[in-house]
Amino acid sequence: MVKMRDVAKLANVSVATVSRVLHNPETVKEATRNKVLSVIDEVNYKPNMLARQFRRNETNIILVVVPSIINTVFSGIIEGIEYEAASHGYRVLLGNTNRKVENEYNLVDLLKKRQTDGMILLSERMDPNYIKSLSEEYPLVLATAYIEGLKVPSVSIDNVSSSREAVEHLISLGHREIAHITGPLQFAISKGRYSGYRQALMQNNIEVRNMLVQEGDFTFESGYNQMLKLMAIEKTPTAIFAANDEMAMGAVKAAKELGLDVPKDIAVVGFDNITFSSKFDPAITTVAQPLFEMGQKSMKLLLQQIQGKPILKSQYILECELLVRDSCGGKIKEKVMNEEIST
Amino acid sequence: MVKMRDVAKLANVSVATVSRVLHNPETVKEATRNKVLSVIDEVNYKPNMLARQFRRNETNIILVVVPSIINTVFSGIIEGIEYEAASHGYRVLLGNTNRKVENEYNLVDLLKKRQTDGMILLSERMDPNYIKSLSEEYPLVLATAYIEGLKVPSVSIDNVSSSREAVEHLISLGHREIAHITGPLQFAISKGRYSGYRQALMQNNIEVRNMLVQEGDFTFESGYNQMLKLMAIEKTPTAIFAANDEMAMGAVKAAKELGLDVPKDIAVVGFDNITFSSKFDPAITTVAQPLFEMGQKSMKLLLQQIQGKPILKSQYILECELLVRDSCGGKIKEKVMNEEIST
DNA sequence: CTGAAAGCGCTAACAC
DNA sequence: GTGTTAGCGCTTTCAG
Repeated sequence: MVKMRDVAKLANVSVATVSRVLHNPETVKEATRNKVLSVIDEVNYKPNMLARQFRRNETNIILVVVPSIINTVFSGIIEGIEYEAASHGYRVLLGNTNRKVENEYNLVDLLKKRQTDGMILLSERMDPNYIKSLSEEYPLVLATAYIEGLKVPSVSIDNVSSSREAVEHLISLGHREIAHITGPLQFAISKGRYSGYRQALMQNNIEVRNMLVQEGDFTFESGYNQMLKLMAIEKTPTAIFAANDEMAMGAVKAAKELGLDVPKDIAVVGFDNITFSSKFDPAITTVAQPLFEMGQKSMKLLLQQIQGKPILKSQYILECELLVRDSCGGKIKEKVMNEEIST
Repeated sequence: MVKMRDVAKLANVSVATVSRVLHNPETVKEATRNKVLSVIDEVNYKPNMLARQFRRNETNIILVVVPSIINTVFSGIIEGIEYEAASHGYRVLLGNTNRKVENEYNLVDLLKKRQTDGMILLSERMDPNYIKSLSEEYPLVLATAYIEGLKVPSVSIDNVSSSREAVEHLISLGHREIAHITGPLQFAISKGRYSGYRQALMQNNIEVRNMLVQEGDFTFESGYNQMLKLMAIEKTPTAIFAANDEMAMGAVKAAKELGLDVPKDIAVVGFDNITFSSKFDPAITTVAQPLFEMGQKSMKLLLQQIQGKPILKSQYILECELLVRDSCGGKIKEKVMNEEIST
């Protein structure tokens, strides 16, 4: 392994000069610099980053804590983080928690042991106060989860208003009996989406019927099961708002098995815009989160902290977009109307 | 930041002893060890990993080079890698290439600069000879791509025989006019799957009609487009073998739009068993790769190299499984038969 | 069983 | 502009 000392010797300069050529080339006379550079090239010198990192006490690595990367919501955000990180010379270390909070606590050790310069949490399982105290000591950004009242730099969406918009769309299509399949209600995002649902109904003077709200767990299967349950009650809903796309798809499957047509007999709306929601049959109407941008923004916020720049605004809420597709009938209605006109 | 020196002082021992307690506790007298441990606990000492890594010239980080993590094939493998890595005290650094070969070459620098202890390639874009030479100098494993004749440790599946099995299943269902939508034919996996298709036909004395082979690019849209093309030719196929699930789903969409029923009018088989193939309507018959195991095995192979253990066998080919679901009609036929019997 | 001490390769303050 | 040099915190050899 050729090291800086060797380069220095061959170029007849000191190691300090070699180091300067690498970091502050303008402070070295051109002739010297060229000489050094040519030697570096000649012997194919690669600086030992471990030594540099040790000396400077920085790794240029950031940790991303994620429940599972197979979920395209998370991998979408990670792509944004990766992109922004790479363009600033940072690398992404993946911390998969498999949805276990103890793994999250373990990963924090990487920060404390200085193995990463900062951390982005795509999960909200740890104690908020602990997160808060961590944030005071280390660069940290919370993505996807906005913890009310917690002054930790975060990037999120507004689950409440986005859901409200989705449900209002269903109402505008004439639906009054709208059911909601929620996520696990211990999570803030599930609560937020549930609140949006309630707000939309109340704003439109529609009674919130308890029977029409069923708790799922974000899986396809739970969507399927809760849908069967919803269609078994006396006064069945004409529309379903599921707290994520997987459950929406599960609900569609159940509807089909019950001989119902989606959207003609029952409208379905999801949340997340995962990759396959547009490819599902029918294509799922859903709320699209700006995943890539969320990742980018999170990384930018983290960089500001790492570089010790003042953070003017620490909480960012990015806008979602309601994508009206076939599963809610919004589009089909338009088509029908157009056809009627043209007839 | 409390450091080893501080612990040593408080425990009235030397730094060497503290270090021993951490790495070879059995070489320290129990009383001394307990004293040191209690001080470590008391002052909440966390070793500076950067210093340790520098000193030992190892990072306990491995690099995974991946074209895009949004694809569940890759994220599935990564989960396996992550799992195995974590259980041996290693961490996974993510190198997203966005399908650009220059990013791959850049990432190799991390290895050369000793920022990672090894590398797993989930991509096959670099020059094989370069990969070979890298492999001679650094711990490296090739996953998903098996480069014929290249003696680089690798974990892969047998694309040829797996495809052959899938197509033979279609033949066993009575199909003779079977089309194939390939992946980009510059990739070894696409070629392999194409070969399997040809072999199955030839083995069964079925003519390989050129018109029935169309090149896609692994996207849903290409599956859709190639399907439309295939159904426009004179003697249309009765079954489609797509080189991956996304294209198979695109083909199903096209078939539906043409008013065809899948599988009654046309059978479709895919490859990969991505998360949504079982949730698609109809559920896609596909070849399941053991993704998690591939990741695990790759990591194990890499560890062997890092630890300098002799590698008895360097090329592993894991077995795939044909999952017969609704899209090929295999299951439905059985159902119908049972009903006929019971009637 | 324990301590002293020599570095690992690089950076940066200081001196010239 | 360039060289000298003192560490960064830890591991490990060698001596006792």
